[in-house]
Amino acid sequence: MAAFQEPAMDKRFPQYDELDLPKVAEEVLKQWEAEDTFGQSLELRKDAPPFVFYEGPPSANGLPGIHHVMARAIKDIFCRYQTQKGKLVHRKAGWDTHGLPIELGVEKELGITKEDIGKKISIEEYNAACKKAVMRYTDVWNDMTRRIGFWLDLEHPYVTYKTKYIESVWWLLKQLYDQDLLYKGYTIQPYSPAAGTGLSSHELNQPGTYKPVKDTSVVALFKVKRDAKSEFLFADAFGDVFIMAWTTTPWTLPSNTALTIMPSQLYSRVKTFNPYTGEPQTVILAKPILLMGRYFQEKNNPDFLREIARTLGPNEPDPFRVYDGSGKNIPWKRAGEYYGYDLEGIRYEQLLPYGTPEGGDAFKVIGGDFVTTEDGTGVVHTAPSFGADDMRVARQHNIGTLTLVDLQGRFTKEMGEFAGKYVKNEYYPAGTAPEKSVDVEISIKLKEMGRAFKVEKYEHNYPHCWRTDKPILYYPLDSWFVRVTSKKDRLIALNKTINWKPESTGTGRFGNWLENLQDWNLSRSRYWGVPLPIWRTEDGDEELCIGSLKQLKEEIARSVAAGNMPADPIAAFDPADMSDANYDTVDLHRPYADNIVLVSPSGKPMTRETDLIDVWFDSGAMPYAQLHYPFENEADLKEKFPADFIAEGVDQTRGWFYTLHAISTLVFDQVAYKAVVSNGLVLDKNGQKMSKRLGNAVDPFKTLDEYGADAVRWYMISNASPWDNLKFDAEGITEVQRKFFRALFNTYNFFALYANIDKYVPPSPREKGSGDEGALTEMDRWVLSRLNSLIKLADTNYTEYEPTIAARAIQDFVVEDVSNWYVRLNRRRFWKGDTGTDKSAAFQTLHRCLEVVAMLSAPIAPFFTDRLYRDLTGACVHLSDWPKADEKLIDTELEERTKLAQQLTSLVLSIRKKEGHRVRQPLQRMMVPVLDETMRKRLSAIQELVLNEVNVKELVMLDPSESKLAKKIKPDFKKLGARMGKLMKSVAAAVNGFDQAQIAALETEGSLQLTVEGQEVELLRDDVEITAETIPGLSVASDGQLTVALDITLSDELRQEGLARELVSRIQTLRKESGFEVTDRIHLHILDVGDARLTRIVQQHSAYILSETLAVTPEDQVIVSSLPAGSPGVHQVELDDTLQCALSLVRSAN
RNA sequence: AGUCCUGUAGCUCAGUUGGUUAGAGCGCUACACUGAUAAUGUAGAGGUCCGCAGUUCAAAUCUGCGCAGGACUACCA
Repeated sequence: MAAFQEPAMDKRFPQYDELDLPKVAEEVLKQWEAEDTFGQSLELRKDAPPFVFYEGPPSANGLPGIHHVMARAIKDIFCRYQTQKGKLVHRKAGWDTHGLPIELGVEKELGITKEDIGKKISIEEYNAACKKAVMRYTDVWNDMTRRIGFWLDLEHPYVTYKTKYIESVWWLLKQLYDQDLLYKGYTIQPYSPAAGTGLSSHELNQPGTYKPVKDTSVVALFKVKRDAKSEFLFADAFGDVFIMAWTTTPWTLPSNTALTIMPSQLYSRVKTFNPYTGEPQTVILAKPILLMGRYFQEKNNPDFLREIARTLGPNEPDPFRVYDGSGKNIPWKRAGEYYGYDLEGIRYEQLLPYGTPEGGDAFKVIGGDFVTTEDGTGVVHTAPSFGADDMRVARQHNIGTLTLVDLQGRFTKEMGEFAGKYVKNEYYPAGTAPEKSVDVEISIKLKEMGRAFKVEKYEHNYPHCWRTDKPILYYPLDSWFVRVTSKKDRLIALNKTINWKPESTGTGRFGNWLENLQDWNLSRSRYWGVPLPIWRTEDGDEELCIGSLKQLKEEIARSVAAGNMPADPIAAFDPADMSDANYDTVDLHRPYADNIVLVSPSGKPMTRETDLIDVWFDSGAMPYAQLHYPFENEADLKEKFPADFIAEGVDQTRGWFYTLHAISTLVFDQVAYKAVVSNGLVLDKNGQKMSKRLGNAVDPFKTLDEYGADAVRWYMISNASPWDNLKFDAEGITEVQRKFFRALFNTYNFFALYANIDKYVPPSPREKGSGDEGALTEMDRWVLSRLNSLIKLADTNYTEYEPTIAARAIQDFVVEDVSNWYVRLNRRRFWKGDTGTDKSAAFQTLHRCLEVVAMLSAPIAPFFTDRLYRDLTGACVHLSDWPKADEKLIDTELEERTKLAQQLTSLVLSIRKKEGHRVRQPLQRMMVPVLDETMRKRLSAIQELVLNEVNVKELVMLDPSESKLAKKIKPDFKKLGARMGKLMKSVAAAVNGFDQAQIAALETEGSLQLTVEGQEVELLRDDVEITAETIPGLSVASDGQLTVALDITLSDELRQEGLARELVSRIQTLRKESGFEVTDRIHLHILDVGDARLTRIVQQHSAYILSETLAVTPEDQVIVSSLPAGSPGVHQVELDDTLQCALSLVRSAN
């Protein structure tokens, strides 16, 4: 063992004047880049088992915000941790380059609208502009990524618009196609007739699109056809039988093809009159609606009227017979009730027979889960063409559709007198709208036909096109779908194997989403995206899905041969050549893909379906497409799929998390990721969402400049769990800097200061564990025990994706255990005495603590900890192996008794404060009642420590059984409650009322009989807690079961000793003020002012005073009759209120 | 509208399987300590544990119904 040596350099451990985290980050970053530390970390683990991470591609056409710092920090933490744990962690960057946000940005920039595409600007030019725009901010993103310390392979990102990437996407689509999981069908989409384009949900979610509007609503009457199925409704019939259904869009009534009811709901049959024609009729509606009185008021119920009549007089006429047909106070009468499922399958007459439905049955009552009794009649008028729910339920029941509105928003020619009219008045050019909207006209027509029950204005929110400001329609458009619903069970089953953080996102938000799964609408009528690789003949009878460029090239060759195309547009491409240069000769975007015409098996030309695919499919394809699978790297996929871990914002739950899961389940029947962390939002400090509009967005670069990435990351992680929303407050970062980083920094600086002075050399790794274990003190072993417990705790929590718990534990350890306890109580060992084994043990212990803390914190604060670790060991922390907890060093008993010492110390200091005795004044005695043997043992072990810390001479243990301590008794509710049950309250009251004699009796007897509420109960010693409360005549404090008494009488000796300490304290302060180094020796002289107290103090304690202040003055020369006049080393000091003196201190020559 | 998250001191957050004095840090006030410390110690002020109802001997904790903030999905007669 050679702990103290001449080092090669002057100062082995660098010391710093101040903590500048941004500067540290900058310097360390340069070092990483110079040394390619990231590359080294991969090289180091190149043969290690992989830990697979996927980077969710951000869209690089927007600037990064502070929330991206959060998301990227989380990703980085677990990748670094796993690297330290010995795994190989590849992290490939990626960019999401397609989609609407990019198109919108480009349109804004070029000052064009969607309609201009293909007219003012060619698709080719448009897409070129998108391609250029999309990587605009990559530099800014890369810069932020580097600055926050996120290790990511930015040199070789996957980019979704690259031909190789698209080829993999096509391959995946082909896999789906071959499994019959891709189909074309109608879907109801938000559509703006004014703009002539479908709208995405993104567009629909623009602010201000939903506006309150007043529409004409109608309760229409659908006439039931009388047949075997409906016969029961005609028993005792009163006129025709109708089903009532409500709509706020009367223009959809001609396109009605079904009525939807709730199968489990009760429906009532009601006899009444038509309000507009006065004809007798029988109607059907949901029973709760009837009872609500929305359409039928109780006062018009004949049963009720007759009842009143009876009380008034005998010969009142039957109101049902004498109804005047005025439409007011229409009598009605209940005539039976049925469940919804009794009504299912009943047929009715078409309400407005303008058109004939296609593709299935029609005019039938069906069951659906979306029907409520909130609005309307409990029966939903179902027009599959104009409602998503309608379409879905119609499909389930094989109901046909009727679309009597064209793409301009006008009624079609079948619509007779309505043909050519716009269904919404807003669609007419300004000033040309008719007085009566078609909604009103249809209502009037229904009234005249006797098919209306009620017509009124209804105010509700309705979406508007954000560009034209006119109401949108829901309209059926041709779309391609992925049949995810056919694999629903598999999706759900596989999801259950995923480790979601937090769990509720997986079971709740994501689980529910899967339970209510709809087929995935892949189609987008856009320009900048992956084209759908499906070619069709004009009649749609023959189609071909292309799954590779090779296949495409072959088909092109056939087509050229058949004379459909003059030449092969990708002639330069060689399918066997995987070079980028080769792939760069091909562009699969529009319009190039559209220009390719293939030939069908029967020889007909086939053109591409013009749709693009949903950009979410691009990102969900990244596990495969980033490798250009299966065309390259086929073997790699085994190692790089599925991911062990991914992380993104919770807003990706139904976005990227879903598309990854869906594609991997459908194509590979596997999960795409084993664990996923979904982080919450970053809000401003008031809990408001950050937005440019509100001006409360935080600039990530400014924040990093000001505080450094380490503090920002530590703050974000330690403040709240990643999945909780973070209220971002810069004050919090300052606090983290002050508390955690400064404590760590100061502790290191303290270590470096004395380690350099003593030329301490830490043991090499090989020597570790064979060094100075024998010389370790109680406190060394304590802090090492805490340290090893911390290693275990941090390890578990990083493994379980709980970084917040790890960060908080590390922070507590550094601030409380190391800085405020271990270093404070042990500092003398570092600067006092010889360089012996005790000192070496202290250095070794502190060194170990700092080194391990650096390793445990490295995932979260990568820059500062690397600097710290390098300063301590010369190596890079990110290339280090995660420390192993040494169970042998974990001593819970030791941790317990140290806790007792800390409590005792705190109590004594509290008494000192109360009594006005500063800690420098020694006191004679403290007394502690001992509750049991364990406590006695603990006290003996820690008494030195406590006495030192609180400056008391002796600790007396009091045996509670023989002492005259006053006791306090408290029931143990948990134990007693279980036994006593209802008597608990009375028993507690009785116990709290015990006097000292009763307590003593219980203690000696072990049990006590009580009579409570007339019942005999037995109280056991274990049912209560008995504590010593006061010690008569002494100053006392207590905390829980622990009580301390302090003897505060001061003898002359104690007083003198106190003054000696005061003197030392003054001299130390002067040393510091004079700018002396801690190692400087001094000459100390004290002027004899003739006060006997002073001379006695100096005589009695001179050895102590001299050694504490590093004075080299001989003991008998301290007191002098005169000080050198005018010397800069002369000072007046005050020891207490009555004692003053003058002294001089001068730096000694050696 | 549905699903999910959050609601505890002025602020940021802990709070075990329900157990009676609900905690910590920051901030504030006062005092002390300081030869590593813009540190620390002690004390004080500060609470309708979002509300209501229920289960229970006992609810911050469990259940139900609401309220507020947030997220996502949907927008439906």
